[in-house]
Parts: sequence; structure tokens; C-alpha cells
Amino acid sequence: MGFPRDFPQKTRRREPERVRSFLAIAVFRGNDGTMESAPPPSDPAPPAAAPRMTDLERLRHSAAHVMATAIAKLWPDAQFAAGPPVEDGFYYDVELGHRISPADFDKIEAEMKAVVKTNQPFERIVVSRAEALALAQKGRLAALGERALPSRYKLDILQGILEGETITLYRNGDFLDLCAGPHTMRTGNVKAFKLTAVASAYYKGDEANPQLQRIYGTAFPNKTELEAHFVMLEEAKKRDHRRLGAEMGLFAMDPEYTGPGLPLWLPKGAAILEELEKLAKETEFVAGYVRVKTPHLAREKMYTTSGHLPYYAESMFPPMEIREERRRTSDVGDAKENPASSSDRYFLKAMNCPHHHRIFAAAPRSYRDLPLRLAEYGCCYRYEQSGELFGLMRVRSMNMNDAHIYCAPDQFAAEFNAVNAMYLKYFEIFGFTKYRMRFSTSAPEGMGRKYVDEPALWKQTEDMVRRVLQESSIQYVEVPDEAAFYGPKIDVQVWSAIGREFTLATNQVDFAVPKRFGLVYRDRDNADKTPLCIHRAPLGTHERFIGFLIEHYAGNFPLWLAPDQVRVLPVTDAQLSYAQALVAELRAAQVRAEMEFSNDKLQGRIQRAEAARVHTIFVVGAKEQASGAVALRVHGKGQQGVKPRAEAIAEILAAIRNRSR
RNA sequence: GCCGAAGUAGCUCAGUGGUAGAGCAACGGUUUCGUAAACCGUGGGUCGCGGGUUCAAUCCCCGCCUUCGGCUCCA
Repeated sequence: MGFPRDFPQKTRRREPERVRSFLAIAVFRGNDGTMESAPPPSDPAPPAAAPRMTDLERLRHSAAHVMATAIAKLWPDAQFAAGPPVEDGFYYDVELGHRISPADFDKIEAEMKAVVKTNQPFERIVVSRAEALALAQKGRLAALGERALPSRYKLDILQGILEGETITLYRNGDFLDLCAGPHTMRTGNVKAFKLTAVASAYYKGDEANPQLQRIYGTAFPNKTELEAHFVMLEEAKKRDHRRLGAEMGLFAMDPEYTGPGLPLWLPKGAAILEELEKLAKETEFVAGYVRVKTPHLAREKMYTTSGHLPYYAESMFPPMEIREERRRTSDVGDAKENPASSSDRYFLKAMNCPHHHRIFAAAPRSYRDLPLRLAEYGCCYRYEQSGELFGLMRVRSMNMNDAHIYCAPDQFAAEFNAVNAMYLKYFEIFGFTKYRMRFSTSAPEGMGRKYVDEPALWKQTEDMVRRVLQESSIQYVEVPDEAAFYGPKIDVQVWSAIGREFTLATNQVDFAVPKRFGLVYRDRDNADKTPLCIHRAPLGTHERFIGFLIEHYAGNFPLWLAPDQVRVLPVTDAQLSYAQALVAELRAAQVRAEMEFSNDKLQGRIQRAEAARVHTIFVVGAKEQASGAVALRVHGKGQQGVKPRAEAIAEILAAIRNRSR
């Protein structure tokens, strides 16, 4: 309970459904039971229930088989599991004594080329369960011939296939695999491919299962597109927030001294952080939020009450044990008076809500006080698994764009709607056009186990949320059985400029935890009632949000966010005082401005300013000084002509105020 | 946490069983310059950390840390 570790932090890319279906697999619901050839690449009608694939996916799926054929030839004891197409290519999971390393790629690719060259047809074969099992027992599936050991993963997959479903094999040359298809016509269709990575993956994604070697590759219809893909990847790498963050001096990671996952905000990054928080504060002020401030830690009782302990404990930093000397009690020889107790343990907070609940409880509340909207960009600490840390996107210390709205049931729809409107406002400001709201609901079978056992409340709340979503015509998808323990939630998924999808923000309804804290308000009928609580973080964590913004803008921030808003470059030292006066005027108006005069030529200084992504450059020479003007240059746009200084500064102030893009 | 790979100057990278180099950055000097790199010079590294092998380890071996690619997790 309590706020899921993913409250604002959710990065995992879900496997496309079709990938899972491959594991379940190899099934057509057709019923012919006869052998037939694979459909040609252009055939629009593979059996109706076959996995649907685009032409590109089909090509990549076939490439996966070509790769498996090559691997089976090089290492006949290879045990294959699943080999689907994925977003950027394909993979095949394999269990193998030999550790495949990138050094083996050349060898594997050479074998693949041989398979492509012989242009083997992909042949679709429908078999009975008994036939398939017999082949698997003989190690004949996902292999070039019979083997001493059974095809264990294929056998397992076969056992997962329901009675009555059609079982199909695909064969190319001697390579025979359990597979639902579809495939291209022949191996010769796999013209342009490349192996890209090797990693490990648990069989069926379950930690309890063996780890397999997952070999990734990609394939395209032709060499040109393949090469373009790698060029695109190189370009994407240049936008990576970890790289830009270092280049631009936004943040630093200091694992040795500060600790892994604990970013240091450098002055230029902190400037962005503060602009973001300024925006949020202004927006929330207008929307009737009030700001609070709470400590970074709390006693154990806070989290036993909230329910985070012991369940959530492993995601929290270990407790600080406060060992008081038992001075007085030891003096009188009665240590039992003051035994070390659990109340001597403090925890760094992993979420702000318990503290906010205590603020709610700090005074008697009337229905007149509701809705009460408590906002705080509290710094939370989560002990994320080491392998999960990822630049700013997954960190261990985070500022949440947090607020908790306590309201009565009849206020819920309006509050929830207002929160959604706030999300949309932000997206508009930042120019996010591609996002999706993911509405996670409960499932009846999880009641009392996975979810708080309040079926009526669940239904009521989910209906409310669904109605609000429909009425506001927000694009969303509903995902059953993915809700939080304490209520339904909405995650906002976005795609960064480099195509990475993750959850930026979460909006959750909580009808369980306020009760655990005994929170009540006195209603009109003079009865004490438990408020509903909406947890909302439209900017998620500021760390992740800025990581996303860096990639979204490729480091080229709009003026209001740009760490370097204006740089004044005097042409010669004769303009130093004029330049300094300009900087002073800009700073007096709260603009981040600086002057640079060095031994470099003007051209060199411009080059450096552009490389540093300074938003606006004022070049001032004798002419500008004489006329009280500035020569403007804007990052990405080049020279903008000469303007009177008052006009130039007024435009800058207006652009900052409007947060225009 | 798991599997694999990597860690050399602030950054990007080269290199060798005989204790290290380049470009950019930094610093100093010359140059007073008009829109994406003027010129000359200087300093800078416990080669991630700890063990081991060796006459000798940045290089070979082992352990650890961190990062990266995946996986798992993400009530």
C-alpha cells in the first residue's frame, strides 16, 4: 500500500503483447491439420488467428529464424526458447554452454549469410500434439537434426498450448522450429541484417527461471534502410540526457563520494529545476493549492501506520538506529524502564503522503476545509535496485512534484478533472504532443489480496474516474488488474525524442490509507467521515522530468528554461562597460545573463556560445554602443538583426514571462 | 538483485609486461578582433579500488566498486 515505488518513477518498457503471445504460442486456431507452405510475403491472409505482423515484423521474425539456424549450426547443443520481432529488430533467447559475445557476431553473421544465400523456403507444417511432442523429445525442435537431449524450452512451450489449438512448425532447410509464424517466403528475403547486442533474460521473464542468452539483431528490407537505422541511433545517442547533461554542465553523478543514483545539480541544471518548480508553484497557487514543508525522515511508526513497513521496506533506505544511552534508567539499575524500542528507528521518506496525512491530522477538519490541497516538492529517497539506476530517469533521491488533495466524494469528479486539466496545460507548455493516459483498474479476483477489500468503493471510484476521462475526451487506455493496492491510478506515458517510452506522471486515487491514519472531517450531518485522497504528480519527479526535457529539446531549451539565457559579447574591450551595463540591466530583470570577453576572436566566442547552447547572444561593437543597440543572435536561428536595447530586452522579458517556445 | 561488457587527463579516445600519449578543455602569453574555432607556450594521470603472479603490472589472474547493455523489480 502506500505509494507504489512507481508513484512517479516508472521506466520499464512493457513488452508488446505480441511478444508475450509468442511465449504462449505457436498456435493457429485453424483446424486443417494438413501441411501447407508458408504464405508469400505479400499474402494478406495467413490463418486468421495467427499473430498479426507487419511486413517488417515478419521480416525480422524470419531473420530471428535465420539467426537461430546459424547458431544451431555453430553450436548444435543450443536450446532455443522464443524469438520474436521487437520494436527495433528481433531477438532469440538461447541456452548455450558457450558464452556468446559480440566477438562471435561476425561468425554468426557469416553463417546467416550462408543461410540467406541458399534461399531456403520457409515451410509451414501443421502437426498433431503427439507429433510435436515426439519431435521435442528427440531434440528436433529449434535444431538442425535430432539430438540427445529434448528441446526443453520448446517442450515447455508446447505444454502451454491449449488442447484443440493448432500446432505449427516452420522449417527452413534442416532447421525445424516450433513457431506460429508468419514468415517471409524464403530466407533470401532477409537481405539486410546485423546483430547488435547480447544480454541475458529470464525464461518467460520469470526470475525463478533459468537465465538465457538473448541475442539481439535488427533487419530491414534493404541495406540503405539498415544503414539509416544506425545513423539514426547515433543521432539519438547525441540527445541522451546523460551525455547532454555532462556536456552542458547540468548535473553530475558522483558515485564514489555522493553515492550511486544521487545526482548533484550543477548551477545550470539547478536553474532549470528552479524554473520548473516556479512554473508548478504558480500553476498550483492559481488552482487553490497550499504549500507545506515536511522533513526528509520520519519515525518508524509513520510507516507501520501507512503500511509501507514491512512490505515496502526493501525499497527504502535502511533505518537509522538511534541508540540513546540509557543514562537515567541505568543509574537506578532498571533498564526495562527505557528499552531500546522501534521508536528509535528513523526512515528516510520514500514518499510524502504520510507526512501530509499528519498535516491533515494536525487540526480538526470540517467539510468546509475541503478540498484541501497540500503541495510540496519533497525530496524522497528510494533504494532502487542497483541495476535499475539510469541517469536522471531512475534515481535514488528525487524531488516529487507532489500534492495530496483531500476531498469529499461529491467533490471528487471536479478535483480529478482539474488535475487532468493541469496535466494538459503542462503538456501544452512543453509541446508534448504524443502521450497517452493509462487507466489502471482493479480485477474482482484480486479483492482482498492484491487490492483493498472494498469492492463497492472500487467500483464507485473507477466509474467516477472513467466518467471523468470520457467527459474530458482525453485519450486513454484502460488496463484492468494493474491498479495500485489502494485505488485506481492513471499513468501518463510519454515518448522521449529518442523514442524511449516511460511514465512521466501518475495520478492516483486513494481510499485506503487516509483510513489507516484515522483521518476524518466533520461533515454537515455532524458525522466524522474519511476523506478521499488524490495523489498527483503531473511532473512526476523533477529529476525524470528534466531528464525527459533534455531529450525532448535535445538540449536546446526555450528561453525561459535555458540555463544561459543571454550572453553579451563585446567586439573589443572598448565595449566592455556597455556590455557590463547590459548584463546588469538584464540581471536586474531576473534574466540569466553574462558577459564574455576573452582572448578569442569574436567568431571563436560565438562558436563557444553556440556550442554551449546559449539561447540569445548580444553582440555589441562600436556601432551598437553608439546607438544604444544590440546585434541579436538566437541559438538555432542565427543572426536576427540589430535592435534598440530596450526593445531587445523587452522582447526577452515577454518571451520568458509567456514561457513561449 | 541477476547475466554480460567496460573503467587510461575535466571530456572523447590511443597505447605497451620495463611506472604513459593525442585532440578538445584548463592555465599563461601574443593578438583588439563584426557572427560557429587566431597563434605560441605550460601544467595536468596512484592507468577505478584491493589483493595475487612476476626481477618488474596500467597490461596477466582473483575479489570488490562503479558505469553501460539487457533482465528482474517498479502494490
